[in-house]
Amino acid sequence: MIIKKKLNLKQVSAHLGVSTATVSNAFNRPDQLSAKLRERILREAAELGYNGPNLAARTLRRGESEVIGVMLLDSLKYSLSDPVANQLLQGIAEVLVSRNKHMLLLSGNMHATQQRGAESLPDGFILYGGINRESFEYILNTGKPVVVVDFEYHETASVNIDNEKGAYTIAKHVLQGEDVRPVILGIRLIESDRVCRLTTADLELESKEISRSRLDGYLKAAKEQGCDIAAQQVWHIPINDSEYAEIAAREALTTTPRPNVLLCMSDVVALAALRLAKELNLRVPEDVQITGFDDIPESSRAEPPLTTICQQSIEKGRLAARLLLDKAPKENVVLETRLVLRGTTKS
Amino acid sequence: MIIKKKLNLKQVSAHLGVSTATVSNAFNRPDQLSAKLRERILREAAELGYNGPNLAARTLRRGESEVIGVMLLDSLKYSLSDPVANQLLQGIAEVLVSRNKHMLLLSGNMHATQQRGAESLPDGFILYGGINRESFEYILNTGKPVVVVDFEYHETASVNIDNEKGAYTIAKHVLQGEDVRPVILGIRLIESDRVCRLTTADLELESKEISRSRLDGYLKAAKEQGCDIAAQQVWHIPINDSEYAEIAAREALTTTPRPNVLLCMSDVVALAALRLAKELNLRVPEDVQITGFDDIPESSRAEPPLTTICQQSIEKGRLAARLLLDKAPKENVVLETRLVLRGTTKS
DNA sequence: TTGTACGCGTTATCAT
DNA sequence: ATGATAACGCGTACAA
Repeated sequence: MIIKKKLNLKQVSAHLGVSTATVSNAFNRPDQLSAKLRERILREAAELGYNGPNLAARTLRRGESEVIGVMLLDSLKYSLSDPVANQLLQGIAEVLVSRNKHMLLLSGNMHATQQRGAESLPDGFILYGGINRESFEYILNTGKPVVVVDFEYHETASVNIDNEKGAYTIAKHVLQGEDVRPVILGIRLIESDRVCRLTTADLELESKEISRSRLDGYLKAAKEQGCDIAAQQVWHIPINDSEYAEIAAREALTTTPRPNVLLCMSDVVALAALRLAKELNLRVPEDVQITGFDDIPESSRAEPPLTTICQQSIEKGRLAARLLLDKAPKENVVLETRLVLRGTTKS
Repeated sequence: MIIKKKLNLKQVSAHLGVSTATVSNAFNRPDQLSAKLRERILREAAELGYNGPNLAARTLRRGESEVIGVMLLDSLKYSLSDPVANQLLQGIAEVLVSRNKHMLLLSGNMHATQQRGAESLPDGFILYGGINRESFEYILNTGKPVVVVDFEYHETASVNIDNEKGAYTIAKHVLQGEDVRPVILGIRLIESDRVCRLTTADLELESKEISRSRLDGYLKAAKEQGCDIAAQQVWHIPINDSEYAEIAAREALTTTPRPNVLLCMSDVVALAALRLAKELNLRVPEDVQITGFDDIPESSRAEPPLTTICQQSIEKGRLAARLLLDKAPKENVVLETRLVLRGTTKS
């Protein structure tokens, strides 16, 4: 006989002829009753169709939900599709699951009023990227543990990489040769939502955005190699997406004189540029060298495989989750990046 | 002045000199009080650092959490990395966000005892793939609305594609020519966790798994074209992953006589096979034709781009979410697939 | 080892 | 239009 209406702990205890406390203990505190009784309770509860304590009630009572909130920049849909965010999520998921935590996805571009208080449930948060100010303060205001990723904030733990150094390293390497004519394909450098080149004034803007750090790294290396890059040689791409990247790459590769080095701020952009270069019958790396940033899985499978900076995105996720669960008060971790030389550069 | 300890609705009402009911109404039922008072309450609450009703308490009281649980086959980490699952999630996320729902990720390979009752929170579930029996019944037992994807279950709504038809269509197309020597690179056809060929006995097994449906489609088309495929020409790959796929592709492409058609059960497998074929200096499609299944984004970017069956994974996700939210009682949707001819087949 | 009873923060009903 | 109050289902101190 199947009872349709969900039952609760109290009803179960009544059925079994024990108290609610005993049933609760059977689920939460094995040491508080005999193993035999515990087993009987669990078994009979299952037979009755009771799945264990209700999470909302338990959370309310204990003040802990075993749920971790992960808030992503932009829309959830976009973040899911972005290879870097995706790898980060993989790392987070791996650790959370191993610790029996659940993962609540929150989108960072919702207005606070729409959040409907979902931030009150999780025991802690991982915030990825430049969450909008409003949501960010919302979360901080909960007073719960927070770890931010790819973002500096002095009051919480964080996981970052040294973007400037990574960009500097790869640019320094590829700009070694004689007669290099580099351009930069950058992401989110200014507020515009269309592909365009920067102006000199744009270059002056101060910002802690990661794309700005990468830009600084490129420019510094270029200066050191004696081939300054003007604002006109820097493209702005509004989002890290193949289609936008292709537009920028096309503009860059069809200007005269044609650049022979493309410094791309992400692998997604670099791979789009690579495809376009081939479409234009340019040889890579002979006619044009291309560098990426991130080292996403697809990069090693391209033809030729992409020279890039490896940032260990999965590891970043793992680390962020561990920092959060181990409540490292406010540790600021900076992961190493690594130059990965493959086929899109001459050396 | 910042108050550290989180406050609750009652404290806020005390601060403001109104009742708890009024504050609650300010958040949930605008029509129950004057606009002026409501505005004052919301503003002052925010100033006090109150973020709105606690989700656990609200859920307990209302019996609704605004959270939707998404349970994925296998480990969460793996599912996130799989392009098809990933696209499905994108579609789900898009719809859920647009309806102000939150998304709780659950992994399908946890033992029920580890679930810690997380299934009691969501208002409904989307189940993807062949969830393990135990978790599946656990979820059904909650009595909450469920939509299953890529999986048939007569008591719930479902979203599926016709796998057999898709496989049949693409096989029929590619096996037209003279002198075709096909092999099948299949996924999860038997229980083994290593790459191997099937035996005749394996072919007999009945199963509702999607890979079995695809196999049936291939075999039917082959038979019709007069080129039967023996069990020895069918490879089993334990998981949909490049590395395993490469092993199978290598075995297949180094047998004599060399097959000239590779029917791959997923694009991930097909793309791995394509890379390997090129590594072996085989021309695609002249020496060997390759077909995929799924149509993941990377497939159109490969060289040559992959001929495959498009199943609209994102749309599947959207549909599943809508079915769930609109509480379509037990609608069983079958989405159309489409043959996408590109460069890895001769026509 | 087991049971009693209170409170976690909220919302809905009913009364004012 | 606003306020008082009783649940929602559970966990735990404390008593037995």
